[in-house]
Amino acid sequence: MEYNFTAIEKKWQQYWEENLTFKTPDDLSNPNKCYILDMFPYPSGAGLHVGHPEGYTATDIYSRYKRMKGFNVLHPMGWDAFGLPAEQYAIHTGTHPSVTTKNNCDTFRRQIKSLGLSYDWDREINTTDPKYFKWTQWIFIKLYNTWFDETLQKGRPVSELQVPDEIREKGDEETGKYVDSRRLAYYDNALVWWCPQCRIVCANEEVLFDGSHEKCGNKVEKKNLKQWMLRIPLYAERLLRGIDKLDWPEGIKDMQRNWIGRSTGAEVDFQIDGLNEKLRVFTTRPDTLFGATYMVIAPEHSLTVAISTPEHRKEVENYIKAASLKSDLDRTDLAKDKTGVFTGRYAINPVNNKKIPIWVADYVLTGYGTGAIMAVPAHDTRDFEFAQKFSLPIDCIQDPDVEDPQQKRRILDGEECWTEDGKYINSSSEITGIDINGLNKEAGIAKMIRWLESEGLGAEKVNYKLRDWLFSRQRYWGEPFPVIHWEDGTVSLLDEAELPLELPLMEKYMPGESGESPLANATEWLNVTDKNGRRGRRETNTMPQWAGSCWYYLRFIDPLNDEMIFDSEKERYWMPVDLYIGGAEHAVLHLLYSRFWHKVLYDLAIVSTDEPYMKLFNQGMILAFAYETENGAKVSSDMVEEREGKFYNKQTGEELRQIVAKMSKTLKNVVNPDDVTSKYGADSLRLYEMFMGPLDVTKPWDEKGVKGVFNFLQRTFRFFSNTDNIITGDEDPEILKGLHQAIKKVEGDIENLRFNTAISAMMIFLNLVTKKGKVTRDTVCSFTKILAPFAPHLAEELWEIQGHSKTLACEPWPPANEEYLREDTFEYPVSVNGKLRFKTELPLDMGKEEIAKTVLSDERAKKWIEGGTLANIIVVPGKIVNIVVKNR
RNA sequence: GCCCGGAUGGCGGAAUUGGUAGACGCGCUGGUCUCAAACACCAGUGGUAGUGAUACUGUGCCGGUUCGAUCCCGGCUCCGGGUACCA
Repeated sequence: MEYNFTAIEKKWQQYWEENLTFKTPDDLSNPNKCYILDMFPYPSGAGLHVGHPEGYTATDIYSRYKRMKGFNVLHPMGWDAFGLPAEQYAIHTGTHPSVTTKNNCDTFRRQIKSLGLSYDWDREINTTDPKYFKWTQWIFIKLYNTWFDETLQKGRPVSELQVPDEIREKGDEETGKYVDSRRLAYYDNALVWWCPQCRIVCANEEVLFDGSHEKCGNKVEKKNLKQWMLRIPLYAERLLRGIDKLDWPEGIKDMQRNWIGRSTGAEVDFQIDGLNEKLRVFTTRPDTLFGATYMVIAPEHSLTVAISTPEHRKEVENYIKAASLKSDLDRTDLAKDKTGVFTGRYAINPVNNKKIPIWVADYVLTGYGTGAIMAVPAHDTRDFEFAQKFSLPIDCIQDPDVEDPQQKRRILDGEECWTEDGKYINSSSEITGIDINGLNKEAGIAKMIRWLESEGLGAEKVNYKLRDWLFSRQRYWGEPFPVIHWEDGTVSLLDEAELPLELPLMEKYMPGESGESPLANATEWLNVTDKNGRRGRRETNTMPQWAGSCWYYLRFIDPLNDEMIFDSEKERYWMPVDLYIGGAEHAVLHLLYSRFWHKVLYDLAIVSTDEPYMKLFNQGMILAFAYETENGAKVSSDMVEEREGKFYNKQTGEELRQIVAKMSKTLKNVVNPDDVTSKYGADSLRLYEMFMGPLDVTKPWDEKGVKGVFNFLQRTFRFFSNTDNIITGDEDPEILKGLHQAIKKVEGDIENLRFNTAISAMMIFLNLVTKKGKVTRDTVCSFTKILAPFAPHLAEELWEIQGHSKTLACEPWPPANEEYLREDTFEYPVSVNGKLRFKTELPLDMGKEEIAKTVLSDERAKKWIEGGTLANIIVVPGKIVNIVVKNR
């Protein structure tokens, strides 16, 4: 019988759909549940590319396997469908983004369904659906109405916030301000990146290092706008500590830790000479206070202008202006010289009362610490560079632990920077009484902090890199904020009953020049009046794309619930997500934001787990071959021809080099899954995606490889669908052994997401049975079952050919029987001085000494010992024998 | 610069982390089938030398630990990814 994959795949996809094979029952009685989730896609106009099915196939194999293992599996799919492309398309064509979005979703759904993925389509969600974003808005209201109790390290309703009496006495306005200052969501002026081309504000994360906008590539500028912000840093400690217990790749955990960026140190106050002001700094090295020879204040610091002396003020102001035009890269590029100007002002170093100059320099950032530093050039490379450039004193206060006397001399003379440990020198003062001379770094830090605290000059302090999350966009195609700004200056949020607040229909989607979103033009929608005639205006910002993806895994649990965000009982049953697979590009932002929301919901007792995703796995990127000339010029793939394993430019005949690159339109090396499916079938596509290599590495797509797995499936079908090959009676022991080896290998590999080697194990088994020629029906059925998660259409067909009338999707996974795997003998590799010389088969229960005796009496061993002395023989039972011969 | 990965045949990759390097697949070579080609099937395939058994060599480079190193340690080179002076 020929392998007609088109007919087979169509038939079974239809069967699964009609029989609701993969509908997840709301049966919460099965104690074994498994929630297997893909990062849901943004449905772009380009359709699916071969990178998508990589993760989807992996989770599908895992899901099908877990079902066969008796688990109640939740495996849903949906669309993260808000986003800029649909909006920009709307600007150009007037087509409403919902139309574009619907079309794109339809394409994605069709393409995904054609791969035979076992999603429960009844749970499909779409972030742009008002029934969905009603609850995104609902969560925003929760965030707004929550404050963070530092003592309990827990988010609590603002109704439980104790307003201090002295503030309450000042009246409602001050009380309101106090409460607002504690809410997790707040509305404030923020200096944000503005893209004049897109007319939108970009998050810091969206601005590329060269100061251009990630989406359009144009230069961005800074602009002050009213923005919604979320106080994620309050959860920094919880987010950091939570990482430890997660089963995530260590690299991703590191990235999250680095992003949160916890550092411990001290805040120290420096009195400003001649002014009744103090300059507070954060330092991780309070022990080096004696080496502080100057201070640096950030250009944006509120005191910068104020402390500058009249003769320096002009210069400082010019410097501030210049710094504000720089992108972060310009300020931080290591290749560039450090810049800065003197403020004319001095501060008093609290450890010795010495006067040190205060400079303003843009290598100090406002967003981190206090926006000012004490500079210790002898022991900090950045300060060292700056001090050298501006000839500021460099006082070494640590005797370096170095051997080289010349280097030691240079360091002590302040000609070289020393950032490692060493014993303190020149670190005492009779005036203030502090002395840390002779201590090392750890003891020095501890003693200095104790002293600062006792003198009231500073305190131990933990600092985080993590910043407030800018949570609004000047866009149309996003979730509207359920917020009204009233003419009296107050802000109110909609009642839950008024949700969802839908987007108004519009004719033009152009944003306003001033930085307002297109919603500012939707006058009817925009203006509201309350029952007392007070007029107000709706919030025109919309939420960022992160909003919908922050909590979608929760909605899959109960996607059609109109009464509640989800049913709590179902949430307790399904959460947390057991396996989450997606691209590493979301390693930090999506996963961190999502964890943040989840923790808030946990604190409010809306969810039952403290973390959303237990096990995370990142699939690697799929690249494609591309071609370049000898000097590196890229050549579009349709211009290339292959002759005898070499590549040539069709037109010029020039020989080209094959390289591996990201798929891109310009290189014309994008692979469309539809083309692969029509040529080889969905099962082949699935199998190849998994066979290419380990799931987590980047790897190049090679159509020849698809052919390889196609051949395997074709041979599988031909052999097992041929009834002449099926016999009755006892199975050949060798086949039985091969089968159970395969079962064991495939099972272990699926559990560890090592699909490439699982497939190779099945190939080995097929090679064995085709050589043998005949198998029993039991063997066919067992093999069909282990193949099923990988090539489900083919497996269903073979299952039916064996006379079954129902799907194998819920058949039990065949157990690997160790009895068939047991070996009595082992072919010992015998090496001499570590080099393999020959092999000899010996019983596995033979003792070490007997093995040694037998091996040494072997003629081949004698040959290698001859002419030398036998020094030792190492026997590792079941592994290897090594003969050590000397003087040979 | 810093952090995290990685480097294994002509190619994608195996080796259940100290114990037979190169599983499986692609490609290539030879053969069977065919008028012929494609498909399919069978055999071979790291390199060098040899008809051959076999020997030497071989996991980016240099060194070390070990009976034994792709795996551990020290020092480099190159390639990916992340990050941007975080005090």
